[in-house]
Amino acid sequence: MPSDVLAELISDKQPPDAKQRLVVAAEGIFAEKGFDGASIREISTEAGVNLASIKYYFGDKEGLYIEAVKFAHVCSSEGGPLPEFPADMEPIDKLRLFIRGMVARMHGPARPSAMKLMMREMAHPGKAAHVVVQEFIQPMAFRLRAILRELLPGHPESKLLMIGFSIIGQVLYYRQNRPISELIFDKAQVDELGETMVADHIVRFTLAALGHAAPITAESTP
Amino acid sequence: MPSDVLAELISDKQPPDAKQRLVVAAEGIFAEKGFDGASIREISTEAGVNLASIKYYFGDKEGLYIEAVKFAHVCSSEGGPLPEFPADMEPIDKLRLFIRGMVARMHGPARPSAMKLMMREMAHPGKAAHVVVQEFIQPMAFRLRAILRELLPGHPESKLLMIGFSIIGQVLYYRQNRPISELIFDKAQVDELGETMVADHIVRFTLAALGHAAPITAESTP
DNA sequence: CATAGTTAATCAATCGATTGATTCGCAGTT
DNA sequence: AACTGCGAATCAATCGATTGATTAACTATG
Repeated sequence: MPSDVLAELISDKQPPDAKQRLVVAAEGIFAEKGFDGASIREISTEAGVNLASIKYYFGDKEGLYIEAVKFAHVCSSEGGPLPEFPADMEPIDKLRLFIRGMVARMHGPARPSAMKLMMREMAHPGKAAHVVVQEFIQPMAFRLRAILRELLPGHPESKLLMIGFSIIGQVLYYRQNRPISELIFDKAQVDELGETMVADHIVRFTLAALGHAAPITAESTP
Repeated sequence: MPSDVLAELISDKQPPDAKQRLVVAAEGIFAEKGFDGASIREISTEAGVNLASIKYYFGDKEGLYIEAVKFAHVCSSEGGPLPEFPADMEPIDKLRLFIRGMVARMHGPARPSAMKLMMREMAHPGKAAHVVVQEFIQPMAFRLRAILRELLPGHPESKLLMIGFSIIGQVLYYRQNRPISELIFDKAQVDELGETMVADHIVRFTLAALGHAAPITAESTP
């Protein structure tokens, strides 16, 4: 249902209504330049809409920004919510699927700028941070914690929390710090780390740390 | 010797020269609001210096920004460079010390805003990114890779790269995403994760993944 | 005097925000 | 069908404020 609406939003044929065109343009420009760096003039120009329309539809720049973040959230949630696991699935398999799904969602969204904007809001939380957290991050985090509780019964909550951070930290690194990594090492060397390779590595690394897979040793890799 | 200079810079007794006061003020404000969000008026006011001094000393806003980033680098490198390990030390111990040192450097700098500014530049690389990378990140990364090469002989470079990213990703998470974590979970619950607890966890998690420590299980923790 | 440093004042440009007028489509009335 | 009234939507134009940058006059030190 949202998919055709989104397809229409993302497509560049001009005349969906001006409000939606503004949101799409704002999402792209805010993602690229940040809230302060972007100007509502530039946004309205790219949207092919008069400047005053921003006040008309969103009140002010901040209102537009919040709508852009919400749109980014919807965009990056395309392909449905997190998959539901059958209750009888082994927790180890749930964790495996969870990590793979999270990596896929981070690296292959239909709209790259959507994830950019959300990452920007996470790095420097503003007035739209609660939207990203409540509707995007929080469900993931709680689900991960549930899996870890199931996988590691008897662990104190603080331990589960840190293990979860270790997993999310690995996943986020490739999204947040890839440009820096390319400055440190060879760009080619970093770029050859494909999505599946990264996902497989994180799964392996994590499961080994939790004692549910053989540790990573020299002989263990193809 | 940089320490007394720094102490003088950080102290709030007014009259070190105007140039240094500008750098200090700029570092703090840029760290808080970003390049676009900060105004040179606000900076010069906080420094107690005339607005035109910025042009006089740094040419323009960007010149001041770059100097502020360099200053942040010097600040966060206080306490000397990365410790040199004795050549005969076990690689496993080197890795342990490396992680501990990196966590300590991330979380307990003399000047919190210094690390903030560097993280900002890493998240959205600008014209000062190469300074942060070359003088701060790159040495760490190469040293970590050397340790991993020693610890895991025979591994392909791509594997070592990803293992390094898994380690750095964990360390960076607590620095980059703590405010978000506090939004997701209880703030108190997150805040009780002290620096040493985090460092110990990352060491344990990593060594277990690499097969050099017992995996994390329910019975294994105090 | 000469140089280095500092100051207040002001530049043009751009920012976000707002105005009042105008156009469009569609209901209801005659 | 023709006219009317109304709200939604869009437009050009401009508001005051703030931005980064720059000038010229001033002071102080050597």
